[in-house]
Amino acid sequence: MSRQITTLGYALLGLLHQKPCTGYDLRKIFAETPFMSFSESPGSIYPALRRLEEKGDVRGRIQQGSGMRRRKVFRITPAGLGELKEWLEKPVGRDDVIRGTEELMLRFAFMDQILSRAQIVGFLKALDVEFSSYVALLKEHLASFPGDVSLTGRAALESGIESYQARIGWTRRVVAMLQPSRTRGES
Amino acid sequence: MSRQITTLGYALLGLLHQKPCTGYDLRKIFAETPFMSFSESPGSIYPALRRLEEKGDVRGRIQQGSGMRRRKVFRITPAGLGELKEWLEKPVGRDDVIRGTEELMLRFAFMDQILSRAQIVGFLKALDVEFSSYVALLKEHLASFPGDVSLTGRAALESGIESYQARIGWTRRVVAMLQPSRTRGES
DNA sequence: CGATACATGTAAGAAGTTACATGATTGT
DNA sequence: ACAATCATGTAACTTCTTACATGTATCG
Repeated sequence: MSRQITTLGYALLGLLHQKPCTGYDLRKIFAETPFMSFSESPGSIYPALRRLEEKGDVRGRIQQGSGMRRRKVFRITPAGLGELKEWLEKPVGRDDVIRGTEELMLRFAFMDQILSRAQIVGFLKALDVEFSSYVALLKEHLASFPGDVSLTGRAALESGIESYQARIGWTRRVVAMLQPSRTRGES
Repeated sequence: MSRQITTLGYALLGLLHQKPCTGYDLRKIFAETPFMSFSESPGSIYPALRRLEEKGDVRGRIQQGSGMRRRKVFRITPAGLGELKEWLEKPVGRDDVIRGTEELMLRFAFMDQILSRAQIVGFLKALDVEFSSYVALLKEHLASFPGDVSLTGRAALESGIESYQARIGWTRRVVAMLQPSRTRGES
């Protein structure tokens, strides 16, 4: 039955959790913030909102005042918040890393005010583990890469490795920031 | 008419330029190398190859020997190489950066043996410019980011900035490597 | 002889892109 | 009056995903 929510759907749920919006508001967010690269096209957003509404994860109310355009303000429902939370809590696996860091960072961006600090730290630690093991894999590939075949291919792979290393450094810094220094051994 | 080639199509062209492959070979490349996250599903690759063949950008020949399975080996055609080269030479714009670095790095990976060293250096310098201006934009967004609204949202944005900064450092190093030190002024 | 790897495809469905279509309100 | 912005949607098309379908060769 209820077909699964796409990344765009979760992005909409996350934004609607922050505050109620019209479809147009959401389009503007995608158009103006460089945060995630979703399309601002009405052809993607309005159908996605309709799907979420049919599923019961958001509810839209039409506002019609005098001297005011007709607009439909969407709010997240308890069911929608449940779906969002489930998505945020999903364990981080190798697959998530391979498909790109974008969705992972989107999840992280929405965790505030939904997950506990401990859960957020747990997510970051899982990211660290997965990124690190993926970097190790990429390095293996680099080592077994035929050097003569493609110079730029090698360099591109190196760029990927460095990008993941930057993400690893970031996760550790954020964890340190979220966990107030308990330098001397605790439980 | 001839509908435009997708990213997957260009990836196939690039790989077939390196060496002729069967559809199965290409699937294995996507399955085993962590290089780009394309699906290994036959439902995407075989239709993509057929589209390229109909367009005249690749040609497949059926090999049928005794004690050998029937297989169709695809080669890139001169027309296909032309398309590939055009894609590699396309100027780098802001849009390309917003849509993600993956396609840009894929292009770079295939430039070897197709573009001149000068063109490759030009591409990297264009990347540097675009990444840098994009980082500036992201920093502006970070500055005008309501600090109380979302701690993790801010942190996610910072992660993106750092990731781009790593890419910028990489471009400069590769440029330096490709341009043998002509410290004292030359033509 | 059975499992695994080789090898190629199709079919149904979902989702996104682009373009079209409409209309109200606000600012100049 | 006109343009720009607000505001919502639909339609055609392409592509990708998932699952199904088939069959050969090799290895143990």
